[in-house]
Amino acid sequence: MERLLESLNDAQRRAAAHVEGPLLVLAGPGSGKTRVVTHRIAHLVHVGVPPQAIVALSFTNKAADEMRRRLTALIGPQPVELGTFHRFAARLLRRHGRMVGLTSDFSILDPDDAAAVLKRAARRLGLSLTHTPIDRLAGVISRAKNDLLTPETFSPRWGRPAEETARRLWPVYQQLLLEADAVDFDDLLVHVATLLADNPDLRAQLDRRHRWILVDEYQDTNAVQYAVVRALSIDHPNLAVTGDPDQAIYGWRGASIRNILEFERDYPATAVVALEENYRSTGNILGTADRLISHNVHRKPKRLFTQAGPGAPVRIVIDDDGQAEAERITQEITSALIKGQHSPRDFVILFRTNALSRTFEIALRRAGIPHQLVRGVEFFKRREIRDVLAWLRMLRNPRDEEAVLRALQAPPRGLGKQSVERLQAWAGDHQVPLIEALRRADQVGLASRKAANAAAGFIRLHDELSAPCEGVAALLELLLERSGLRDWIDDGDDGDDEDRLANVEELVTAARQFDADTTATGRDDEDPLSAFLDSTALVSDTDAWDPASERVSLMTFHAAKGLEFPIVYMVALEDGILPHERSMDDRDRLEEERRLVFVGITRGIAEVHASCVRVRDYRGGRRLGVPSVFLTEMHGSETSVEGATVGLFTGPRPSADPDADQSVPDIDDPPIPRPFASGRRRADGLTFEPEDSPAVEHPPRRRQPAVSVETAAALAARLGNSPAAAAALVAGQRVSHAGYGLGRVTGISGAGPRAVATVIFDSQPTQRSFIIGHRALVPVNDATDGSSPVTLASAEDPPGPDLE
DNA sequence: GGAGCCAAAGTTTTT
DNA sequence: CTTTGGCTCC
Repeated sequence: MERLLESLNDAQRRAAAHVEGPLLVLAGPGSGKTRVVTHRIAHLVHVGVPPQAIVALSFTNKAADEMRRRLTALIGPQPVELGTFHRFAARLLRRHGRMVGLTSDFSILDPDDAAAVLKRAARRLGLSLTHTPIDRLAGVISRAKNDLLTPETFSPRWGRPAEETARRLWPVYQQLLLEADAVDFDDLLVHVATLLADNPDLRAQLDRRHRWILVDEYQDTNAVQYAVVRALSIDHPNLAVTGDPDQAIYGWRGASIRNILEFERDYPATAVVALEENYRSTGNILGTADRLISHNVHRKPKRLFTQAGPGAPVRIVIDDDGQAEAERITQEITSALIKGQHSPRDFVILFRTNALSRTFEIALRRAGIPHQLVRGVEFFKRREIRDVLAWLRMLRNPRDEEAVLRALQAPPRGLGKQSVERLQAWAGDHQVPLIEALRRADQVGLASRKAANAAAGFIRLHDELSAPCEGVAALLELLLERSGLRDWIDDGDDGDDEDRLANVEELVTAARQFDADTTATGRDDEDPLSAFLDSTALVSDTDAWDPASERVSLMTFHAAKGLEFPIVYMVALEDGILPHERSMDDRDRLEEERRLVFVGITRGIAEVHASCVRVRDYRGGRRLGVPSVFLTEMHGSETSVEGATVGLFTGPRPSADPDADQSVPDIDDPPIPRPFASGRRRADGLTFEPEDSPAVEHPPRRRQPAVSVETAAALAARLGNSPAAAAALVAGQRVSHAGYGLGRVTGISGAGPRAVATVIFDSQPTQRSFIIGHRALVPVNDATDGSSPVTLASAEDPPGPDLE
C-alpha cells in the first residue's frame, strides 16, 4: 500500500494519506491536485473506508470522468459516488424530493424552457415584458438562488426595476415549476439545501451515509453549494476540499472565495496542505503568472516554484488587426507542425468571449489545420434533439408543460396557437395539467373537429408510448417510428435533413450505450429514463472536448480551467475585452479578470503567447484596440515583446535586455482615451472606416482539386454502389461527401445500417455525423487525396486529459 | 393554421 | 454579424 503513495512528494503524500477530519488542500496550478485526490480516495478505500461512503464532487463531467479513470487505474472500479454537484443533487432529489413537493419523476428544465415558464408566469401576472428582457429576469432570479435567497428574503436594490419585476415574478414562477413537477438548474441545488435544512433526520441520515466528502475547485463554490456540503459534513466532518483562490473565476455566478479563505474557521482543526511545486510549466511561464497575479490586492500571497528550467520567454505580440493576429498564429502553428515536433492537439487558443473565435476558425480552416471549438452544449440545443428529449420528458413526467407543448408541435399535428391557448386556458380554469385538457379535449370545446381529432391522436400516442419498455434506446426507437418524428425530420430534401437525422441517430446510440452501462453496473436505485434525461440535461461545454483528438483546441478562458497544453495562445488581450468592459470599473471584478489571465498563462507547459491588436473588427464596426492592462502587468524579465514598432507602443523597441524596464511602453496612457466607446472614432488623424482597409487577398482555396476527386469518387460509388464501400468505413478513414468535400472519419458509433460515422471535413471546423447506411460518404484512398497541407506528427498513444 | 420573410435587437464568462 | 422575434402572407 505504501507504494501507492510513494510516487508523491511530501506535501502531496500528507494530503493523500489524510483520513479523518477536515482537510484543506491549497493547490497551485499544475501541482498535481487530481493525483492527490485520486490517490487519497484509493488510500481511503485501502484503509477500509467503504467506497459507498465516499463522495467526490467536481464541476464538470469531464473532470469527474477523468478522476474515475485514474481511480480505476489505481485500484480498479469502485462504487464511489463521483460526479458533478448538479448530478449529485439530482440523484438525491429523485430519492427525497417529496419533501419539497417533487415526485421522483420531476423534469430538469434547460434555461430555454425555464425562460418559457418565466414567460408564462409573467402572462399569468399580467406583466408586460416589453421593457425587461426575459433573460435578464432569469439572471436576477438565478443569481439570487445561488445566493440562497428566496422570494421572501430577496430585496431588490433601489432603482433596479428589473429586480423588482423579478421579485414579483419569482413566486409565480416557482409555483408553475411545482405544478409542472419541474426544476431549473439552480433549483437542483436549492431544493437539496432546503431539504437538508428543514429535515434534521434526513440530514443526519445523509451525513452518515456520505461520510467522506471531497470537493474539487472549492474556490468556485457558491452559497448553495456551500450549504449542501456543510449540511452533509456536520456529524462526520471528513470533508476535504481542494482549490486555489487565485483561480477563482466564477464570482459572477455567485461563487465566493470566502468559502475557501474561511474554511479553517468553518471547520476547526483543519489540516492544511499547500501544494506549491509546479510540475507543469517552465520557469518563465510560472514567473510571468506570478508577476501578474501579485497585482491582486485581495489575496493571500503564495509561493510557486518549479524545478524546470526557464524555457522560452513568454511572448507578447501586438498585431495590426484581428485578421493579422489569426493569420500569424495560424502560420506559427503550421510551421511548428511541419517541423514535426508538435501535433495539433498540443495547441490551444484562448479567448475571453465566444464571439472572438470566428476569425481563428476561419484562418485555421483556410490553412487546413484540424481544430475543435469547445462548445458542447450545442448538440443538446439542436432543434431535433430538443424535440426528441421533450417527448421523453413528457413520457416520464406528463405534467411537464414545456415538454408537452414542444411534443405537440413535433411533428405539427394541426393544433395551432389558437387551440393550444384554449387548452391552456381550460387547464388553468380546471386546475389540471395541460395533458389533462388534451385528454378531455371534447369538453374543452376546440374550434374545429380537426383540432379535436389531433388532440385525441396525440393522447393515444402518449398512452401507447407510456407502456413499459425494455431500455431507453428501445423506447426512443418506438417513439421515433410511432410519433412520425423520424419521417418528419427526414421528409424534406435539403441537405440538412441528413444531418438532423444523424444527430437523432447519435442520440439513439447514446441511449444504447447508456442502456449497456446501466445493465453492466446494475444500478437499480434509479429510473433509467430519468437518469438518461439527467445525463443529457447536465452536460457542459468542456464535456464535449475530446482531448485525444488530433486537433487544435479553441475555447474560452473559463473552459480551459483544469486543462493543460504544451503551447498556449491567449488572444485579444485588449482593454474592454480582457478585462471585459463590464468588469473594468469594479475592483473586485477586475481582480477576477486578472485571475482569468492567470489561469490562462498557467495552462501552458512549454510556451505561452499573448497577443493584442491595434484595430479590432467587432460587431460590424472597427474599434481601436488598447493593449490590456494585464499585458503591462505581466511584462518583465520573463517576457518578450514584438510588433510594437508603430502606433500604440511608442517606446523604443524592447531589447533583449531583461532589465530594460524603461522600454516597457506606457500602456496606461494610450493615445485614445476610451477605446471601446461605441461608434467609429477618429484618432491621430486616422479615420477608421471599413473602406479604409483593403480587402486582404486570400490565398486561393485549397479545395479545388478536392472537389473533382470527390465527384469522381461519388459517381463511381453511385454507379457501382457496392455495399462493401459503406462497410469499409473505419475511424481514420479518408472520405468524401457530395456536399462537404473531403474529410476524415473520427469515429463510428453503433452498428448495422443505422451506424453513425462522425466526420471532420477539411472545409469545416465542426464535426458532422452521417448514417452509414445512406452511403453519402465515399471512402477515399489516403494517398491520392493529396489534400493534407502539412504532415502531422505521428499520433502516439493519446494521453488522457491532464487535469490538475 | 403554418411557414417564411423581414426587421430589430443584442452580444461575458456557465452548472 | 448572428440570432430572435414578430409580422404577413399563403
